[in-house]
Amino acid sequence: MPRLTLPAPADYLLKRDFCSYGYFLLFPNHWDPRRQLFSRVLSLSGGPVHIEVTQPNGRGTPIAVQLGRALTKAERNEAVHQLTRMLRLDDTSENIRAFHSLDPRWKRLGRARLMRSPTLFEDVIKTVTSCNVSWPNTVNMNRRLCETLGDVVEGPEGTAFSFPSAAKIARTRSQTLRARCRVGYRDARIVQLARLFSIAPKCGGIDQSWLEDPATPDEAVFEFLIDLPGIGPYAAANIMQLMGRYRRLPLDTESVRHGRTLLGYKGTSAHVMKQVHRHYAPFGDHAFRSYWFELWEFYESKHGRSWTWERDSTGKMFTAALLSKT
DNA sequence: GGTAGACCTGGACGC
DNA sequence: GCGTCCAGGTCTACC
Repeated sequence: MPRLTLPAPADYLLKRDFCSYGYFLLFPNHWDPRRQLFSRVLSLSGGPVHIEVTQPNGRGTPIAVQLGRALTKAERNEAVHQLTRMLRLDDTSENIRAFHSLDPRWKRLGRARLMRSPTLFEDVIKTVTSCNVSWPNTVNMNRRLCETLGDVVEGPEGTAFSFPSAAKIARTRSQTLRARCRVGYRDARIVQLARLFSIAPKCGGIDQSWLEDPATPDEAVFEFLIDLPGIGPYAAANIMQLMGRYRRLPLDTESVRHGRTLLGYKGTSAHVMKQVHRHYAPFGDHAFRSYWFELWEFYESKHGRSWTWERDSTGKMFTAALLSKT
């Protein structure tokens, strides 16, 4: 079986750093808690490939990737690029030290990295499918998007699907998305986003290199994102944290619950949100990481360490009704 | 600039 | 098992 090996930073721990953000539970990602193995289908220029990712020798040792088929040199580079993005292997130790010096609570556990998708497009669509719905519904939308529009691959444990490409969704009728993927009123917005991602910047498409360039100011990125269909202030801030821009907080009803129950703030939702913003402002460029790891610790206090969670049974763990029972 | 209401799905609840 | 209510962020119309 073809393999790929990725060097890991000295502090990298796959189970902790991969199971660090809710998207690790969304299709086509699959974390196997028993084998401590992450698998999914990656979309490469030569077609889809099923991968299995482990860190056999633990913290700081290389990441082993089992490939479902042989890759060309160009495809290997693409796979490395996508996995590096996804696992945040490129988050520098200076950056992580800066976070830990601002918020030392997470130094002992080594928490700093937040997993994300192999592409910005997948992160954007996952964010849209997480707005204005309960978590189990988000899980279903992503599963149906993959099963309906993704490329099919035979993996070691049966049929697996890729996340659909922007080009594929751009060619799909919005009614199909609504009827078969159950995305509701998000249908046309998802198709519009896919079109913007699948055409060249000079033809009116999204200039991803400008958007992901660290030199582009936060404010410019935010203004650009909230002009996109289906993207409001919450979604834009969430996409920004997925891009590694942690200063702006994506606050939602879950943040209000956190502000009330754990931080002790009182008053209207709008008032609590303002207090939460103020609470994390001292963490500056790392505000979201401080906020998120507090939330994550709360979830783990209820359900055990995230790397023990099963994708197919965690949906109901994150309903508002259950989370409000502190 | 601020606010009300529609959008759509699925879970919770009452019967 | 069925019907009703409600949660959730974005968008538009309106003031």
